[in-house]
Amino acid sequence: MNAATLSALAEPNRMNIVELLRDVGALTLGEIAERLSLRLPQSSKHLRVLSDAGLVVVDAVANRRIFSVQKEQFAELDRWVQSFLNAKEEQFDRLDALLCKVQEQGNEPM
Amino acid sequence: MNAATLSALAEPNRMNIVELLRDVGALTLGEIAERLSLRLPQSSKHLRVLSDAGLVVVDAVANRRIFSVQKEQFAELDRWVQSFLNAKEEQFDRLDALLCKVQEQGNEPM
DNA sequence: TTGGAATTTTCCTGTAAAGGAAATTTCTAT
DNA sequence: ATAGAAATTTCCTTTACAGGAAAATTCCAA
Repeated sequence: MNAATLSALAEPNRMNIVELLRDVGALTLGEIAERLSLRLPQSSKHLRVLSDAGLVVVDAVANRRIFSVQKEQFAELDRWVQSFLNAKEEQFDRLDALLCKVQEQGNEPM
Repeated sequence: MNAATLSALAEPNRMNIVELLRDVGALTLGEIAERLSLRLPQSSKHLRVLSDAGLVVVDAVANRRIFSVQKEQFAELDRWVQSFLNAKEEQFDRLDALLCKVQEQGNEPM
């Protein structure tokens, strides 16, 4: 997984943007800015970051830019996140090893 | 989903740390620093961020701090990411609406 | 071709955060 | 009690980036 994808999503306004697009489908920049009470320049910059990260796609129709979520990028992110769920046993499997080592060293004086 | 979780993972070194813990199980701070060629203070700070975000758990054994991945937080992240996969149709479902609207307005002159 | 709407770019400023280095704390063993 | 390992804290510097404001594009309609 690349850091750009994660950091794009880590910014609160951008998180709101992708959630909005997820919920209502596709929107123009102006609609996004209005619904989230953001200014246009900031919205434009945020959308640029999101599209650079491949998280949204743009469709240019005349003056307008229509944005929507790009599922494939979320699918890739999902694979990465899931790799942590399928990981080996839970914590402390290493704690045993440490405790064994301590015992081996011999620690009679308590 | 909270921004802290995402921004914790967005930093390259921290991403390496959680991947390391995912792959080998649990490690002490010193082991993490050594395996990733990081300095101890930086490693300590990064692990603090990760544990504040609930992505790793710490187990204090004497001098040592043993870290391991906290699956539940990744599970929660996974639920959020998946909500984008289950979202409505793909892009451009809104484009249709726009085109219809344009038609309604009547645009004979081409 | 002039006007206006939609979007982007530029420039500036403030702030959050990461890395380096040194000092400090915490715990163990002798 | 002291030395030494493991980890943390502090302070400093630098950099990345988000927001504000104004100017500049881009495109369509009359």
